[in-house]
Amino acid sequence: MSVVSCTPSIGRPRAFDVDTALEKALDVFWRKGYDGTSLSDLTEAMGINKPSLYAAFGNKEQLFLKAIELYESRPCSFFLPALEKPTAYQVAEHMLYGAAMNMADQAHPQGCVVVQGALSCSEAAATVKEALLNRRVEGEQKLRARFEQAKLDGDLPASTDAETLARYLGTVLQGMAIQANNGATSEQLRQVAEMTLQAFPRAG
Amino acid sequence: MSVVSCTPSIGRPRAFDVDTALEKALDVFWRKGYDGTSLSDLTEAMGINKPSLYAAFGNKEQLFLKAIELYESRPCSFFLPALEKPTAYQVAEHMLYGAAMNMADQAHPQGCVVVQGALSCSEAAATVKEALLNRRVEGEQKLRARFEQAKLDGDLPASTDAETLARYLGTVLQGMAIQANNGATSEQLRQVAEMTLQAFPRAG
DNA sequence: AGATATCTGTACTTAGCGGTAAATAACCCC
DNA sequence: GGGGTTATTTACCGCTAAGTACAGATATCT
Repeated sequence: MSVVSCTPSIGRPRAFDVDTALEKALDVFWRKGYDGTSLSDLTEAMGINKPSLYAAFGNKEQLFLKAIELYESRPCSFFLPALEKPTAYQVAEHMLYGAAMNMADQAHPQGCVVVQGALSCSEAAATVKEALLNRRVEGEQKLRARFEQAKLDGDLPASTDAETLARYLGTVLQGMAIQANNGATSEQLRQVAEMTLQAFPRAG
Repeated sequence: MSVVSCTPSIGRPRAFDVDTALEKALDVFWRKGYDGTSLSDLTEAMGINKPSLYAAFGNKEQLFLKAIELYESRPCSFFLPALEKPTAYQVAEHMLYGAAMNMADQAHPQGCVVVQGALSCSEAAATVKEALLNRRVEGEQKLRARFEQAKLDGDLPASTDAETLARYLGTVLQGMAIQANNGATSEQLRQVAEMTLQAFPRAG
């Protein structure tokens, strides 16, 4: 299923692939942030003209939001798959090592576009800033719910504060995004992940 | 000592206080980031006109860099004072609790301007992005040096990897900046700090 | 007081921004 | 092949961006 609308069969066909163009847009937003990205940056990277961009994606804001959707649904995404692991510890483990691998991967910009796409921004970017903020908070809520379940499953002590544990993990993951921006390698991030797991409550 | 140049005695005197204006500029940059801040935002907040801004601070870029200098030299800054604590554990403790207190403080924008001022940005902001990146990396190097010293002092096990420990602490601190942006309270950040310290090697 | 030096306010420049109108080109269906 | 529909191209819109020229205002120095 494509993230964007499907092409109709009548009329002149698109000369570009919508999903490929969206990938390019994501790459630019990821590197430059919402405010730092101009429409010229986008059209150049996407290989299309402005009217094509507007016809296919609405406007800059909607293009950004669609790029974020794509980002989160990509096969190399690690967050949701990690939630499926059988124990809380393994969830944390896979999430941290996945982040270490992914965020410093040279195949794409470093860090996490959900963190750095519109952290501090103009009023014009208020909508996308809030959208990203919601995604971050929702991610932590999912983590928390997963840890609550783990308490019921017995693979976390009943005394565990699931909310704080989720926030701690979220903090480290978001910090790793900054570290990747700082130029940290996957191996260096892996060591941070290892250390983080030392503060993680084991099955009890 | 003022962060900016001193006023000459001859000629018409300035009608505004340079340091107060710089505080206002810092506040705007902190909330909106470098790319998200316009000169109109700045002059409005600072209560001066553009020619006065340019005469006093050079240009937008130099104004930003001076605002960062001010940010780091402010009395409520917690990083450097924490480095002076007698043991590695106390250094980490003061830094984490200081960050928890400071980053969610409602008296100023949330988070840390060194983290969020120009994380992802346009090419026009490349200089300030690099300046902030250098500050983050230098901060971690100072932490690392402090932990190396702690190993000599015997308050960290000789087997400790000071570099990784510094990076772990830096990761959590930077993550806390994002958390503060997410709306986390000082109390919530304090709990994260507490948890972080559990992974911290005790005197051995 | 006059000369000199600096600051202030208004008005301006140039360039780029996000977004769009209108003409043309390429496709499907009949 | 013609009509209907959609995409592409080019050129443009109004607006705001960062930065500045210049004239007038206000201080010190002699």
